[in-house]
Amino acid sequence: MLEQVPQKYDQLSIEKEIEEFWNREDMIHKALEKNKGNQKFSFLEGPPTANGPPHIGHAETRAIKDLVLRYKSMRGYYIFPRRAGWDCHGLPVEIEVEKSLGIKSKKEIEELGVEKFNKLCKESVFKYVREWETVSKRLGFWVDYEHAYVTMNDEYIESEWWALKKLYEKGLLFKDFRISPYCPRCGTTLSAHEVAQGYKDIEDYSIYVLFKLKNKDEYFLVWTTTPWTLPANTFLAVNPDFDYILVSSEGRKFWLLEDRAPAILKGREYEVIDRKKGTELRNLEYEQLLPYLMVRKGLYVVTADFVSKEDGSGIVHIAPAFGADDYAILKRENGELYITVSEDGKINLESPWKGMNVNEANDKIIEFLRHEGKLYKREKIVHSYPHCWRCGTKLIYYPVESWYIGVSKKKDLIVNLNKKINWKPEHIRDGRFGNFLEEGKDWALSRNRFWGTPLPVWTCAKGHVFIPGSKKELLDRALEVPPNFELHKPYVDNIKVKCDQCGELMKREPYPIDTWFDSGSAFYAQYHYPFEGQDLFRENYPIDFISEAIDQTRGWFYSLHVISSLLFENISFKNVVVMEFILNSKGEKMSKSKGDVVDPKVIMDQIGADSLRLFFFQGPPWKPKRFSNEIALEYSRKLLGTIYNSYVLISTNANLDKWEPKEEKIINYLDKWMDSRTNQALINYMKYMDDYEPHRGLEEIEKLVDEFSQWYLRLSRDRFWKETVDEDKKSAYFVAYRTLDSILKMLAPFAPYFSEYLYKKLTAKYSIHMDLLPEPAKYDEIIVNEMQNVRSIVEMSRRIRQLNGISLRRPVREVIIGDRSFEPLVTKYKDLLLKELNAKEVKVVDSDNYKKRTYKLDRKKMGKIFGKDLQEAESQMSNPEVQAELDRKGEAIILNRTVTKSDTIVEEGVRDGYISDLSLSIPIFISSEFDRDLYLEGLAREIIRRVQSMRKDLNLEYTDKIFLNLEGDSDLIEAYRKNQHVIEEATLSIPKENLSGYTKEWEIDELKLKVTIAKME
RNA sequence: GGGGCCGUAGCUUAGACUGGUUAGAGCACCCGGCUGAUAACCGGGAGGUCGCCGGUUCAAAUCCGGUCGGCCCCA
Repeated sequence: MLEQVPQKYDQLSIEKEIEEFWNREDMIHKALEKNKGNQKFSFLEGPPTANGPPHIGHAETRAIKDLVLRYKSMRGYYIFPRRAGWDCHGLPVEIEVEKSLGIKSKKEIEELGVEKFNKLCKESVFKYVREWETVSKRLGFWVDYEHAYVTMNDEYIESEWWALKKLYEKGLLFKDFRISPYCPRCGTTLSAHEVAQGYKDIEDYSIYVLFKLKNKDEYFLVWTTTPWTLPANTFLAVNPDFDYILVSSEGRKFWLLEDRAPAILKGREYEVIDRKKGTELRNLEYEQLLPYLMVRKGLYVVTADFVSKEDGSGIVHIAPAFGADDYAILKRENGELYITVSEDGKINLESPWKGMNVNEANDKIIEFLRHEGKLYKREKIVHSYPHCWRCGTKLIYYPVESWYIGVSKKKDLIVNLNKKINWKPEHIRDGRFGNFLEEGKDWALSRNRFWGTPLPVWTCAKGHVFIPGSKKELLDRALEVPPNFELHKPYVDNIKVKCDQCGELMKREPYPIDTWFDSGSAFYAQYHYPFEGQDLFRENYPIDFISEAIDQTRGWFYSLHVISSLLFENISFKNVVVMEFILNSKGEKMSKSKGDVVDPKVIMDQIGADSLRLFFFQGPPWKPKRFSNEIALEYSRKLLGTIYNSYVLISTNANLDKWEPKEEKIINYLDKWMDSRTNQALINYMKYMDDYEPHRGLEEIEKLVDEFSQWYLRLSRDRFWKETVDEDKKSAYFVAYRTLDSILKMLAPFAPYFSEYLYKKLTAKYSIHMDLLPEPAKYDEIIVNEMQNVRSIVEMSRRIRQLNGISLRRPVREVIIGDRSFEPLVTKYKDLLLKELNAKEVKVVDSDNYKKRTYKLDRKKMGKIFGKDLQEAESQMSNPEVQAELDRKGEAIILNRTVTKSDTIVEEGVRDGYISDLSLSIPIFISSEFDRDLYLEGLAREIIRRVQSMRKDLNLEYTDKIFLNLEGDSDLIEAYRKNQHVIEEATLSIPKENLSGYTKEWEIDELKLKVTIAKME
């Protein structure tokens, strides 16, 4: 028996039933154990920070990860590792805690005490973990939650320390300045994210000043919006490729970018007296603008590509301490860094401005320059400038010490290794990711915060460095170990070490490190490698599959790749699926402020987890998708509802016949076709799934379901109705059963609840997720193509009938297939075709007999030959004489060229007495002349349909018999008499005069018909 | 400011790498048909300046340049 299901498909109650079943059976554990010992497929979870509830984007990445893992699992792979992971450190966590404490600054945290603060961070990390797990499990994301890796554990951190020491030994970990956005009031640097929050349009002075060349009566015209940096000027930069001119204007001679001259010198008289490429200005020395700083190396012109034509004068003032580009030039020129502003934002250089804050100094310096006659021009500009998001102070760029990972030194390795990764979509590899790698920027690792993996670097006053590569290495050298010691601030800070070179006391560099280093270490640190798990690491490196959203390009994907490249000189992941974002129904990003953020938990309660999953899997994962419940439901209801209905049909009939699932001999051509078609779909499906193109895999399922339901089952219905259970019927049951089995297994990774539910009903087996996909058998390609053609012929014929107003109910005398190659097909499928076409005869005849021909130039071919004359040639072609000549002789002369049939495209017309559609790929001709008998037979079918519809009105059982009386036009009465037997059989009726009962009047092709029926008691 | 992706019917989208005869689906709408699986299905209709401008070409949704708009990453 096939277990009966309710007539009505209800996804939510299905999911409820299955969820209980999975929980009861602890199915996640069973899934983790499945295929153990088989070939492995390894997975790495990009650890989320669980300090807020998951949103729909998280649901999407988890759905796609689960999809791939379930699929691989159904192919027999042992999925390992398959663990959850949690990212624990970092600013987001700190900010959550700050919020809960109602504090805002580092100072307040220090007052509270770092030990207490970090303890609160640690507790807050898992605040939402339970909710994450609930939502993930509800979605069907099956990974090991119990053994999740956690980036704040000492073991995990110790692995990172090992890695950092390795990097140091390779010369890839070093200290340098970083020019970073800095709030002088709060005394803190800001992250990019914080900076982005604080952009405001403000009005500033921008000034043009004159730098005098050494030993020459010429000047450089230089533009800046930050006059306070001018005392620290060290270089001037020009673009080597641009043209610069020396102009004489109002008694002074100065250099500027030629392209900017019209804008800057507008309204002034000037004369160009010299012109040079930027590169020719290189190394020219100039006099210091504000002579207060002792510059040992500098005060000459350098070249730089970043100098643009957009604004300014094309000659850029370089103050290395206060700009990232500026600092890069200093490094290149091997200059010295002078910091003319102290950390509180006040000028500390011995000068008239000492002690002023930078804003105040701006005005005073402008004033000073004007006085000195060095100010050429001053104007107001409005520009977008970053401010501190906490206190609103204008940010400055300021040098802070930072530890770096030397990415630039290994750029080539990193870039080349990237080529080995299979990116989905491919363009990320060379585009967004590849371009970023090409920049080869060193990775600023240290952070001026509290809650993070501590940088394992101890230094002494003489600059010697000690880097412990393990906890033990540190504790062995520690002069004293604080109680409750763990690898976090403040405990590590309190450990003092004696320098083994000079004996001085060493102190830890106080920084925690970038959390991206934590998550990017997951591929080795999750095993506590190399202290433990050496085999685990070796066996599962590189990881087979990861997937995250596109924002991780410069985040997790980057940190994994860099760390792996530098430590092991290999890739850390082989395949990566990069997801785009989910947008709201209007195509906008969902945001809290708009209030349109959707909660995946709520959605799943409304439409079901499978519906949500199926929504994600429509179309490539790497395209943004607009979400609404309606869009999601529309799709899932169509696909799942059709499968469900199919099951209802099969199970109802099979149970009536007491058929038990077992292998039967496949004897019917329809069954053979369905079986082959299934295998074909299975092969395509696996190809796409293996290629990480799940949306194409899903399309294969859709197509198969459609053919199964709308063709196979529809045509097989008659076979199911038959009273006897013969070989043919068994064959049908078996194939229907097996096809459904395959469909459900293909569907299982996409819609795990639904497929589990129907699979259990269908097969009475334990769980679809414990089973494997069927190995596709070789399929009969011929039969698949044949049936495709049969379907095409049937569909095309319907179209022809429709276009010519001939209802399918009217039988036609004959259908002609005008292509000899269909001869075997028509012979083989004649019965099916006659029935579906409602024709008395179907024949294959050379279509020549039914065609008229029109020749048109083959543009693809002849366009090259006629060129501009193509249009003229085409108009000559339309001449009937030319047409006749081509038809007769096979060639004609057009514009002095011989055009043969092979140069043309032939269009065909239809012979009288037949109808066709010239545009169809198969030539089909349907006779359009009807004799009396055909006409009456058609009317008889019209009558049957009316009677059936009336039976339905009366809610009759389909075995109920009726009396029938017809009155009306003579044609109809004649049609009834001539086809009485057929009508009676179809409608289970017996004629009766003067019948009283249910009466309805109809009009059939302008003929009137009055039908009366009454149930026979 | 730099980089990436995208823009095709009211909506969701295929096609673009490799230019070619009528730009293909699904939903919704209208007309017709089929039907004891039926909130299903089949056929047809209406609906498209393929974001816009320019270039290459006999021919551009497709290639090239520019531009506008959306989204994202970075500065």
